[in-house]
Amino acid sequence: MTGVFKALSDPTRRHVLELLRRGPMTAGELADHFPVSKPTMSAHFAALREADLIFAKKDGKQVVYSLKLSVLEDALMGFAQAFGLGGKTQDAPAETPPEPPSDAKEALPE
Amino acid sequence: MTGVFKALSDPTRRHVLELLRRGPMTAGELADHFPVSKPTMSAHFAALREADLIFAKKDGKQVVYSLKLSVLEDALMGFAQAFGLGGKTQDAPAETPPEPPSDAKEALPE
DNA sequence: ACTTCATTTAGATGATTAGCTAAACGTCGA
DNA sequence: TCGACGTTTAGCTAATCATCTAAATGAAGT
Repeated sequence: MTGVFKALSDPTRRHVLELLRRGPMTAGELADHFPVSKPTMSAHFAALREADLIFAKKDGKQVVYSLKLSVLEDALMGFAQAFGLGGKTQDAPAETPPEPPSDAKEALPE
Repeated sequence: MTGVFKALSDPTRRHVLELLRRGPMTAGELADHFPVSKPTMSAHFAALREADLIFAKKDGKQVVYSLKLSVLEDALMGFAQAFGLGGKTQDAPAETPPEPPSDAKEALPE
């Protein structure tokens, strides 16, 4: 979860995801959209790969990246729903906020 | 937008938001839930304030923090909807992805 | 085999981040 | 005004991050 949000915290990476929404693209095509060096883009791709938000497939000389929409959805929607956001599966209009999990000096998930 | 995702990229800060979901809490109460120093917590509060995700109200000796749910919703849902996620306002099942805004060396929002 | 094109790795730098302790600040109540 | 309490600021450290240039890798094409 932290990995996803960290990946999303960079504008360049968010933009890459948006480009990928239209379909798979090669690393070079993607890089052409940004005023940074290829190695820098490669690092951004790596961050997105590590967050499992994209996946890479080698095709001859090129590397084709594709969006993993389901992972994005799980992270975003999962978190949103914990707050009763997101339209669908909201568990309560939150006037009486959902069962407070007993906590004190609790462990951090992740 | 970047600010929100950056704020969300830290587990401690996400946890603070979740605690705040149940209602306003003082900085001290919140801090009691985490094994870090008060100054460190204060920095986390500042990050959340800067992202406009919480708001602070002084009440005598204490500072009471409240969640700004609407800001969280706008950021999360706004981004999700750009991908056709989120149940409600999806604009297309995305077989033919939405109008690609003509771009090349485009400016990064934020 | 050599060249060329696409991408990644190596290695460096400056900025930012999360964490700490210790000190300062601000607001109450006595 | 003083002391106590809760919070923030100062100043530090170690780690991570975004970026660069230069070089290495890998796969075609000739």
